[in-house]
Amino acid sequence: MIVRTRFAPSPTGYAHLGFVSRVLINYAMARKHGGKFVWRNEDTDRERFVEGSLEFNMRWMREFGLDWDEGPDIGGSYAPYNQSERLDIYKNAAEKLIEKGYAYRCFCSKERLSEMREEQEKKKERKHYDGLCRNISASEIESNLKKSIAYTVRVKMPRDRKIEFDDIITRTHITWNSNEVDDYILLKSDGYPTYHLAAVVDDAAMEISHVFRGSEWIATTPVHQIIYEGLGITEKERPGIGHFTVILDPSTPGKKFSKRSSSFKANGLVIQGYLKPAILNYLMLLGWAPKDDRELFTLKEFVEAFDLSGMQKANPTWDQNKMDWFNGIYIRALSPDNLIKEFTNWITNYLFKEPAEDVKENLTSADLDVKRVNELLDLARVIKDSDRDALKCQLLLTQERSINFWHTLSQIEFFYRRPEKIDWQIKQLNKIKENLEEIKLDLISMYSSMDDNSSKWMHAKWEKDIRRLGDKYRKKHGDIFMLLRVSITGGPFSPPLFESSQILGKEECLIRLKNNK
RNA sequence: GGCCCUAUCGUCUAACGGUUAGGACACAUGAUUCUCAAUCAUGCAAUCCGGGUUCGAUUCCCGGUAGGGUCACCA
Repeated sequence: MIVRTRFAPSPTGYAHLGFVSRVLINYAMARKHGGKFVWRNEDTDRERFVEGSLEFNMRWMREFGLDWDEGPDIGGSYAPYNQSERLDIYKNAAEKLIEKGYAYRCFCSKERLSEMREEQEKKKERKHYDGLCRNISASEIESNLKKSIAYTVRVKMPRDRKIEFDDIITRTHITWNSNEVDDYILLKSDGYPTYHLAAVVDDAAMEISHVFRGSEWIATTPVHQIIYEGLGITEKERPGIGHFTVILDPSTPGKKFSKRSSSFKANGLVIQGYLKPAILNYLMLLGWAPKDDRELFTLKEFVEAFDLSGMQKANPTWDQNKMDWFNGIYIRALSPDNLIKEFTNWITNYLFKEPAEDVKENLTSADLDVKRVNELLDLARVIKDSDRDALKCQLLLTQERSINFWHTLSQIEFFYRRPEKIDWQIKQLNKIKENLEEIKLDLISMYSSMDDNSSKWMHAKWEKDIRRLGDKYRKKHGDIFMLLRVSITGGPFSPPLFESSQILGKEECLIRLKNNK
């Protein structure tokens, strides 16, 4: 069997990470078996169409390295891949279903339908179509058509039948009593198909072998089975069907991410400076598990290791800690050249090219207000055109202490901006509070005596001099380092001081030591 | 509410009926260290509840509970 999987989103919104993870599985399944991965554009809802969403979604899947073999943008032998261009196909299928008694025309008005639902609601009955048009006579249909009364086509769910299918993701056998399944609309009165008709027809026409889709489709799978049957597609010819779990938002336990959750948008974490392979890696393990304890996978390795039996059945909760951990691993694994490449690429291609709204929403947080975010964005602008060699040294110093590049940015800020408004009351300086100024003078004279060319400084000598100062004041050596740190970097946390001083240079270090009294 | 699905440390998960229930993140402690990290070591921590089946149940069955999905001329 040739494996053909598909991803079939509607252009009604922007891709989020759940979307990425679903594409990932479809992609892996096709690639693993040397098959084809198809992108089908389900643009049958004209009212909800969101301009630009298809382009955004496609662009971001490619950003993540998830490419497809056939699709609306690149064509393929099963074209067209926009459902709006396949209307005749669906109409013919609907006719065929009517002929064979698997569907019928429904002339009920929207008003009648909503009244009926209200009534059912009142009586606390199950909400469903009452089947009024199921058995209207041929002559009545004829006259309705003549009067051009608008109609929809509904599936004629059989009575008293057991309908079943095997879910290849959750590995469960699911059965329904057909009496409990509604006569869903297949063709809308505007001539456009609903998902149920269009997806079934296209999956068959495009020879899709495996359908992986969201769990929201489980309930309508019996409808799809009946459509297959009506279209004369045998069980053997139908694709395997599996349903995904949904990723839950830890801030609202048990609930999925809302569309408004900006960091969940496909570009969100990238804007924050997470590496795409790290995001993918975390996504892989959120919903799928390997046979062993392995956790690190490149996309290629994932494809190789992928196996349907590792798919999870319960909804996973997003864990930002683990995401951060993965990203740290990937940042630390970067070679010096790749580190600077990734970092500058982040600034130029994401920080300043993604929609300003997305950038703002993703970077502001509880402890970063808009003003502060703008300061850092200004810094990024400066760094973009600054000296590459210096930047490389700075990044190497922060590499093993960075969660993401946005974090890196604030860590290297002191290289570009003299600290202002230093808080000398912090607890890290408690033990040398009284001698602060004296020690600072000694540090100034120490730095003054060092070579004008900071690349000639010797680490051992520098460190020995500082320790000597500690002895002189009978303070812990670490306290002297801390004072130097606060003076030069503006805060109690920083990259290693010797290297930082070297990058800043003698003159700048002295200015900082003399300032900030 | 009807129908359907799911249920192992706080989180992600492993354990073809037999394990001291394993790993990872997080957390805690220690080592290292000029801070923060990184790294290494150690520790804390779970089979939703109740019945069966079985010599033996995390695993199979039934019931309960909890969570999720769905009940549109949306996908």
